[in-house]
Amino acid sequence: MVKQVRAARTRQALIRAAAEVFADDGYALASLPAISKRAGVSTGALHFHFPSKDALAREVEAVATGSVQRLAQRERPAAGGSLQLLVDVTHDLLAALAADVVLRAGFELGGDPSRKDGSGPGLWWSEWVHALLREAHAAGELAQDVSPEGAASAVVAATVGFGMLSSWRRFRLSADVVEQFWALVLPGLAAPSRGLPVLPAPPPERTGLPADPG
Amino acid sequence: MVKQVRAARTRQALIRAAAEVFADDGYALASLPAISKRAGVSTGALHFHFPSKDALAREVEAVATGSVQRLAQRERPAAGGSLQLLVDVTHDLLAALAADVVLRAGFELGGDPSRKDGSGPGLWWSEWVHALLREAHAAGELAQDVSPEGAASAVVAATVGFGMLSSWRRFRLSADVVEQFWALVLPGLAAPSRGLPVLPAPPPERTGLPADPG
Amino acid sequence: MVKQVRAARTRQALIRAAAEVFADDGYALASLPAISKRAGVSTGALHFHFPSKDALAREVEAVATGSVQRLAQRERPAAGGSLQLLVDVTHDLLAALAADVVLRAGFELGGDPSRKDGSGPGLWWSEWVHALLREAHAAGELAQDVSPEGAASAVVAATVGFGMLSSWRRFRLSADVVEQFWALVLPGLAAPSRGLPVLPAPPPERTGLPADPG
Amino acid sequence: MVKQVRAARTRQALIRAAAEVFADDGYALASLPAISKRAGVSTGALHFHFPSKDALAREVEAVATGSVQRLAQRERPAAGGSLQLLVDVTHDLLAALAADVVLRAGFELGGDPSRKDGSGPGLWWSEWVHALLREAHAAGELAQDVSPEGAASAVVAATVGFGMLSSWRRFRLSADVVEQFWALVLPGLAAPSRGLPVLPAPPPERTGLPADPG
DNA sequence: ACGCACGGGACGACCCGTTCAT
DNA sequence: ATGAACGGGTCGTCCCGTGCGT
Repeated sequence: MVKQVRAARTRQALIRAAAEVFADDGYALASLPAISKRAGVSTGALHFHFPSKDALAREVEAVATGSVQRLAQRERPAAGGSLQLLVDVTHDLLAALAADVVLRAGFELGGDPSRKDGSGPGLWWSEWVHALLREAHAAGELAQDVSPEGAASAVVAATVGFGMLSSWRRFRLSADVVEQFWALVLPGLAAPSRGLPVLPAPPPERTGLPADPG
Repeated sequence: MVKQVRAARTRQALIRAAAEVFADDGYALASLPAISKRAGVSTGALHFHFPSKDALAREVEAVATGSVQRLAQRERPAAGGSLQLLVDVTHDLLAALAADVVLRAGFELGGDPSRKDGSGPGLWWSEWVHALLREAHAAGELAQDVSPEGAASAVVAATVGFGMLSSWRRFRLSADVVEQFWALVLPGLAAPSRGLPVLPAPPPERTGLPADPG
Repeated sequence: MVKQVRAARTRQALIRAAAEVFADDGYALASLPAISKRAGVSTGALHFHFPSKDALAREVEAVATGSVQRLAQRERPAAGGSLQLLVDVTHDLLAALAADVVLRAGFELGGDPSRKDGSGPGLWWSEWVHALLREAHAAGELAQDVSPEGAASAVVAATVGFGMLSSWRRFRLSADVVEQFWALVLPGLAAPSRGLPVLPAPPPERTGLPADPG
Repeated sequence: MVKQVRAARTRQALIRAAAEVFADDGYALASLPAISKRAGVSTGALHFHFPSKDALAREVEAVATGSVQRLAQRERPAAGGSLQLLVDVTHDLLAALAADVVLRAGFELGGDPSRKDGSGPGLWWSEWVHALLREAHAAGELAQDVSPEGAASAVVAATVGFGMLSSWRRFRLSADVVEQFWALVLPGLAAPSRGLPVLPAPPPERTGLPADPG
C-alpha cells in the first residue's frame, strides 16, 4: 500500500517532467535521460512506468485531453446558450494553457512533426467546437449565411494559432487576445436577434510570475 | 561560368529536397543523408553548399520569407484599400502554401520546437499584417472600437493556425476556409461606410495534382 | 554491489584496451569503435563509462601517473641517498615502461600533439626529478658546479627521449641504455667524496615475450 | 617561365604552412583545408603540388632532413676532433629547432604515432651521431669503458628528449640546457688525456621575439 | 603548366532509446 | 527500481578526384 502511493508519485513526476521537456525541446529532441533526471529517477524507473518514449508522450497527451474535457464539460451557463459557452470555454482554455505545462505540452505534441500519430487534445477540441457550433446553428443562434463548419474551422484555427504563437519565442501575445478575437468575430457570427454573448473580463495585470501548479 | 550554373542547380535541388523532408518529418527527424539522397547528390556536396543542418534550414526559411514578401508586395488593388489587399494576400498565401513546399517548410520550421531561433517567414508575416492594419486604421477603414493590434493578432493566429491544421494529419480543411474566415470577420472589422472588401472566388475543384514550381 | 564488480571489470578492460590503441596509433588515430571492440564491449558501454574520448585518455593518463607515483614513492634505499634512489627509480621506470601498456600510453599521450592539454605522468615525473635533485644538492651529494635544475632537465630529457625512442618504429634500443646513461653521467654528477651510486644489474636476456600483467 | 617561379613560391608557402600546422596539431589532426587556407591557396592547388597528405608530410620531412644534414656537414673545427664537432652541432641543432618551423615539424613528424613510416631527420640524426661517436672511439677520444653505441644512444635520446620537451606545452626549458647537458656528460665521456671540448657560449638573453626566417 | 570550384564517399565521435541482470 | 550494456544512427568533416578556367 505504501508502495503504491510512492509509485503514483514518481509516475506523476515523470509525466510532469516529460511535459516540461517536451514543451521546451519538442518530442524528437527531448531525451529520456533528461526527463528522468529532471524527475529525479533513473532511466530504468522511467521504463518501468512507460514502456517507450511514445507511450510517455501518449500519456501526456491523454492527461492534457482530460484537462480540456474537464474544462469543456462544465455546467452550461444559465443564459446565452451554446455561443456563450464557447466564448467562456475558449477563455478558460487559453488561461489554462498559460498555467499548465502538461496541457501546453499536450497541444504542442499534437502539432509536432516528429510524432506521426498524435491523438492529443487538439483533435478532441476540434470536434467539440464543431459539435457545439452545429448545435448553436440548430438552435438558431447563428447569423444567416454562416456555415457552422466553416466557422468552427476558423475558431479552431485561431485557437491553435494562439497556442502556437504563445509558445513561439519572438512572439508576445497580449493577455486578452481571445477577447479581442471574439469582439471581432461575434458580430458576424451571432444572430443579432438573440443578443451578443458577453465577454469575460480580461485577466488582471500580472505582477510577477504566476504560480504554475501543474 | 559553366560550373556556376551546375552549382546553382544542385543548390536549388538541395533546398527543395530539404524543404520536402523538413515539411514531412520536422527539423529534428530530418536526416541529412535523406535530404542529399532525395536531391540526388552526396552528403559531401551538401556540406559544400551548406556547412550545417542549421544553415540549410536557415536558407529554406530565407527563401520562404522571400516568397511571402514577393506575395505581399505586389501592386495594391485599384479600389478597396488596405483591407482588400489583406484579404487578397491571405488568399494567395494559403494557395501558395498548398502549392509551394519551400514556403510550407519555411512556416513549419518557424514553429518547430527543435529549432531554437528560427526567423522564418512567420515573423515577417506577423509584422506585415500588423503594419497593414495600423495603416488601415489610420485610413479610417476599420470599424469603431476595433484595435488594429488585436485584430492583427487574430488574423495572424488564424493564418498560422490554418497552416498548422492543413499540415497536421487527421485534419482535413476545406479549400475555402479563408473565404469563410473573412466572411466571418469582415462584418466586425471593416467600417460599414466604406463597403466590404470583395472575397476572391473560391478555387475551382482540383483535378489531379497542381504543378509545384518550387 | 555485485554489479559494481562487473562494471569495474569492463571499466578496467576499457582502460587497458584504450591504452593499447593509444600507444599503437596515437590519440588522434585511435578510434573509439576500435577500442570498444578490443575491450569486447559495445560503443555504448564505452560512452557510459567515459563520456568522451578525451575523458578516456585522461583516465589512462591518471592511471599511468599513479603507477609512476607508486614507483617513485617506494622506500628509500638504506644507503646511497637521493642519487641512488634516482638511479634505482629510473631503472624501474624503464622496465615498467616496457612491461605496462597503460604506463607507456600515458607517457606517449603527454607528448601527442593531438592532445592539447595532457597532464600525464610526464609532468609529475619532471617535477619529482627536479625536487629530488634539489634535495641531493642540499645534501651535498652533487659535484661542484653542477646546477641541480640543469641536471634535472638533462635527466628528464633523456628519460622521455628513451621512452620516445623505444616507441618509435625503426629504433632498437638495447635493454641497458639506462645503465649506460648513468655510467656516463654519474662521474660528472655525483660528488666524488660520497662514492658513486651502484648501478642495478642489467636485466637478463629475455627469451620470448614477457608477461604483461597490465 | 613566369609560371614556374609562381609555382615554386606557392610550393614553398605550402610546405611552410604545412610545417606550422603539423607542428601545432600533429599529423592526424592537421587538416588539408587548414593548411591550404594558411598558405593562401585553394585545396586544389595543394593537391596539384602534393598528391596526398602523406606526400606533403614526406616533403616536410625531406626539407627538415636536408637542414640537419647541412648543419652536420659543415667544416670540422680546427682543433678538438669529433667530440668538439658533436658538441658544436648539437648546440646549433637546438638553436635551429627553436628558429625553424620546418625543422621542428620534421622532427615531430618522426615521432608522431599517426605516421606509420616516417623517415624524418630523426633517423638520419641518430645514425650520424652513432657514426661520429664510433669515429671518436677509433680516434681514442673516448674515455675507457665507454661504449660508443651506448653513449650515442644516450646523446640521441637526450637530443630528441630536448626537442620533445621544448615542444610540449607546460614545459619551459632554459635556453642553455644543451650546455648543461654536455657539462654533465663530457667528464665521463671524453678521454682525460685529450682535454675537454670547449662549450659554446650560451645564447644571449632574448629580448622580444626572435625572427623566424623559416 | 597551374589553379580552383565543385562534388564524392567514407568514417569518426557522440548519444539515444531500449533491455538484461541484479 | 537500478546500474550497466547494446547497437543503431546522426551530424560533421576529412581526404580526395574531376572537369572547367587562366
